[in-house]
Formats: sequence, structure tokens, C-alpha cells
Amino acid sequence: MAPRNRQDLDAGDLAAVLEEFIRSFIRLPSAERHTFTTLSVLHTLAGRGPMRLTALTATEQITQPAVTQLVARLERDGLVERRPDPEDRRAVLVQVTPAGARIVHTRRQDRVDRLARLSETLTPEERHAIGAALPALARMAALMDVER
Amino acid sequence: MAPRNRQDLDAGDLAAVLEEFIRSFIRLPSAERHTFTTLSVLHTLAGRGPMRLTALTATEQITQPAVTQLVARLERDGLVERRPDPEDRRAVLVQVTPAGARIVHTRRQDRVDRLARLSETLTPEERHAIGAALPALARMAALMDVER
DNA sequence: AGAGTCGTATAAGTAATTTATATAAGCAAG
DNA sequence: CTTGCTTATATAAATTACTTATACGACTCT
Repeated sequence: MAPRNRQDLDAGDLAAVLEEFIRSFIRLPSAERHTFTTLSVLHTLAGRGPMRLTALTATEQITQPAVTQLVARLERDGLVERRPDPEDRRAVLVQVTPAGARIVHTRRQDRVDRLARLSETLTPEERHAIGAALPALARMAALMDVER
Repeated sequence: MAPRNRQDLDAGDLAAVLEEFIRSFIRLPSAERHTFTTLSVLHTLAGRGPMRLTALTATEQITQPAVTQLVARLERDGLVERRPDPEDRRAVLVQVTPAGARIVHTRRQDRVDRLARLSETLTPEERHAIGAALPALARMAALMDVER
């Protein structure tokens, strides 16, 4: 951790920190028996609202047939619903059901709880520093989503 | 994004921001054809140094036989090496080869490049805010790793 | 030395994903 | 309006990755 001066933001340092968080987040209990991809799809749908299969293919880094089958499994388990896209009769819109949303919400809450607990061990200055950076981080994250 | 006051760190906001980054990070090109789990193992080994299979089982959320097989694949592809643990003749130590390290490094560099590019679109104040929060975030991430 | 545990491996079955291909709906031009 | 190209999803077959169950050698303790 060695930014050249206090004005500078070292992208390497930021990447390293994010990597650590990612590692820890991904390995959360996830009591439910779902694969990483499954959870990712649920999470994407919960965050973005109804999507076409094609859109999911793009965001999830798996092939289109894999999405079709994954959604079929999720539907079988009552976690998502499919309905025809009124705008294009070839397309299907997938959306989370309340049961699916509940899974996402539980996982999210686990993470929030964990972060809240950890933040209590930080100094007030540290908490303040992170709090002050959140709007900028949020904007950055949003930008990431846009480009590509 | 609504912290109650500037002193407060809202864990929900932090979790939300991290989620966004995670989503974007995970879906990086990853040109190479490796599963998420495979990349995660490589990354863990690169970051932590040689580890036992058992240790990987704990960090990767998969069963022990799955780790054995995964490591066998990685070894076949020349990305990791196994060697006996001098301390315990039952155990095996797994470590990344230069080829494995290169994959990790490339992915990391992609992320750094992307973050660097994005940070140029931020205001100096935003960059400063993030830079100032990095040490605290790093400490928090390190703590996450420890507790369970 | 025997009983119990630990670290890894193997086997067999199942789940998830891939490639290749099909079908049906939209779309553009003539 | 119909022929040909493209888009959105589905299906089939093969492959890859993972799981449960079990085995086996190495440590540990007494």
C-alpha cells in the first residue's frame, strides 16, 4: 500500500483491496445449495429487474444454452418466472419470484451484517474515510458497468 | 446512498458498492478458458503461496475430492505443481508455476488497467476520497479474512 | 502396538456446461 | 408478400466438473 502522494489514487492498491473483499464475499456460507453461477444470475435479476436470456448470457459469462438450462432449473425450483416479452415474440423475460428474491436478500443481509460487525473494530477515522469514499466508489462501480 | 451523517459508515452502502465491483470484476474477459473455481484457486495460491489441499478445500467452498481433481487438472495444464510437504508425509503442497502466475497476473493487470482508466474520469476530489479510504478498506478486508 | 484421526486419492454417479444444430420470429430488399 | 439473413431461444449429445461414499497410508495418543 504505497500511493505516491495523498492526491493520487493507485489503481493497483484499489484492485488489491477489492480482490480481498471479493474473496471473502464469495465464500460466504450461502447455506442454500446453489452454484456460484446460479446465485450470480439470481443476484443480477434481483438487481436489474426482468431480463432476456440473451442479456443474461452477456452478463454471466456462460453460453446461451447454459443460460436456457440454468433458467429452467431456477424455474423448476420456483426461484424465477419466465413470461413472453410483449415487445418481441421470440424473446422471453426472466424475473425473480419472491422466493428467489428472498435468497438474494438473505445473502446480501449476511454481507451487510458482516461488514457492520467489522466496521465496529475500525477507528472512527477509518470509518469516516470509508464513508467519505463511498459516493465516489459507487460512481466508479456504475461506470464500470457501462463501459463494455 | 444515504449515510446518516458524514461520520457514519453505512455497511449497506458499502456492501452495495462492493457488489457492483464484484459483478464487473468477475465478468472480465478472462480470455483463457478456465472456470471460475479454477481461477479462484490459482488466485488464492498466487496470493498465499504454497498450500495444502485441505487448506484449499476450506477456502474454495468445494469438497475435498473436487479439490484433488481440480489440482490434477491444473497440474496437467502446467499451471500448478505438487510436492510433498516435508513436515507431514500425508500432505501435499500445491504451488503455482510461472505459467499459472502469469494467468493470475494478466487478469490482475486487466483489472488494474480498467480501474486506472475509470479513475481518470473521476474528479480529483473523488480520487482523493478513495485514495484516503484505501488503508482502512485494506485493514477491513484483512479482518474479514481472519474471522471465519 | 492398537485405535482413532487426518490428508489425500479413487470410484461411481449426478449436475452443469459446452458445441452443434434446429426452430420460429423479426427484418430488409426487391 | 416472399426470399434470404439475422436474432432469440431451444434441444441433443458429448464433455467437464462436482458430489457422495469409501479406501488407505501417515500421524497421534496411550
